[in-house]
Amino acid sequence: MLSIKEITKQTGITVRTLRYYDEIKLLVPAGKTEGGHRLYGEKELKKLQEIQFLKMLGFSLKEIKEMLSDKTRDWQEGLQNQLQYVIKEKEKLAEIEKTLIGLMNGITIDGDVNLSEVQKMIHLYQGSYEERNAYRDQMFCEEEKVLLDLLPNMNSRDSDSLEWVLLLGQLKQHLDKDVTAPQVQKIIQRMYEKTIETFGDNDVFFNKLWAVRKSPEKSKKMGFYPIEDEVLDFFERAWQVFESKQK
Amino acid sequence: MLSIKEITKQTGITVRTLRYYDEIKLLVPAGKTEGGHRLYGEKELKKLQEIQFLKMLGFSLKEIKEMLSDKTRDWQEGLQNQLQYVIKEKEKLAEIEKTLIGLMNGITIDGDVNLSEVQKMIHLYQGSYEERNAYRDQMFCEEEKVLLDLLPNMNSRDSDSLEWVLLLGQLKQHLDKDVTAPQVQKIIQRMYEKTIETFGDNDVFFNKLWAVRKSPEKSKKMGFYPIEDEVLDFFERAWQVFESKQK
DNA sequence: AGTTGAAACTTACGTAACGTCATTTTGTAT
DNA sequence: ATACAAAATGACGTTACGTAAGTTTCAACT
Repeated sequence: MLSIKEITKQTGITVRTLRYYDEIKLLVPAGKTEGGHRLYGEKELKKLQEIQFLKMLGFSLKEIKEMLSDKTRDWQEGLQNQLQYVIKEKEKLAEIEKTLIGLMNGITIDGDVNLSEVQKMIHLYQGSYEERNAYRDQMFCEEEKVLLDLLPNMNSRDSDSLEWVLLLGQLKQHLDKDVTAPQVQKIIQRMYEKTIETFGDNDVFFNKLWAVRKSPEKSKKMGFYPIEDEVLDFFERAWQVFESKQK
Repeated sequence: MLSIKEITKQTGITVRTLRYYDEIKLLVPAGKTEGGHRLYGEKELKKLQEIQFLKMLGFSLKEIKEMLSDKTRDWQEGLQNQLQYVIKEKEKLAEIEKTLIGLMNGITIDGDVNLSEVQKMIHLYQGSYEERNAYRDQMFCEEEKVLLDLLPNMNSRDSDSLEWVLLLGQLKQHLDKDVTAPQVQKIIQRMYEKTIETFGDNDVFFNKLWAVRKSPEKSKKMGFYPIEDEVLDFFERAWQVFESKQK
């Protein structure tokens, strides 16, 4: 029989954690001394290491408890779910990363964070929240439905759209400059990369999207945030410059 | 002045959350009715959206509070830190993802999870935890020191090493089969990919590493988990088959 | 056997960011 | 004045432990 100290030495797990596992009955000691000190056997040590392993994979203690108690359980399913979760989290983090980088670029270019502009965009972008759900699922022509299906993430407020908002906000900063200015083109380039990521090489959908956006009523109907004509025109001109330079 | 309901409609933030923000003084309403109902102004709405934005980037409420209160604060630093954090988390998740995929492959190949073997490896791999720290920082020849510096993640128990353990565990399952068996070669391929990731194209370090591992005393001295000669030999033979097929 | 210091024990609060009741007040329309 | 929605407060629940505070047990030494 191994004392609790022995276990901590061999696993690096703290005493508190072991007591906690005992408390939630995840890992109950094999026995106790008459004084109440916990005693663990080899079997418990093994189980503890299984717990450690599963924890590293990101499972919760509750899940681990179920997995280890129910021997007939379908592991495949649990692993599959966990994998899906991990992949999603990774993507979210990737978007956040890009947004952060974008923000930092914005700072270094402009010398200022300019949260107010950015969040004004977000405000517009989020729309009235209730109106949006009211419009959804009704009154769309087929073509628009296709667009909506292809772009589920463009009109929900997730971290992916965040960068679009940010980029447009940054673009808005440079309306007074020339569309060929390096700061402007840098932003456009990022936008270009992002469309590639989203739509792949072909830009059919992208063009359609912008066509819809340019029609104010449709834009509103589809739940997109309105973009001022100024910005739209500026963007188009800058985009054309960028495209011509690509060739 | 806007009622709390108005705010939830425009932002999608729940009443409870607004009350919580009031409680922790992150966002205090502009005023109250005589009856105690919260009233918000445009300024508060704006701040709330800033909070939302920062939250999407993964900042904690405490951090956001500081960022928004201290206008002179150096945002660059906070963003930089957050970026570092996000990148690390992403890497961790990537490792977990690979391990999960490895596990699932193991299942589909063997039809069994075989946690016992895996965790036996982990047990060995983790060693006695204290012994490890005792040996570290003393009694290494220069060459070994270089190796240790290049492989900080190989002898600490992080999720990266997890897959190595896993792969070796899987390999051990197939000791009875031929080294050219597709299951074996599949494992070897994953190992190959992983060495590329870790060491780049050149395999000098990798060979040295295995040289060290093949010497039992050195292996123990450097804190690596011991690998049975059986497994080592099997691995080497399988590796050679794989390499020859590459050309 | 008695003492003592280390180790283990229990109890309980703290963490982050709210969700979810339960209960009571306030606002507003009729 | 009354009814009903909406807002208020209070308190507990959630995760996986960390961190005291105060008490008891263990093992060794005299």
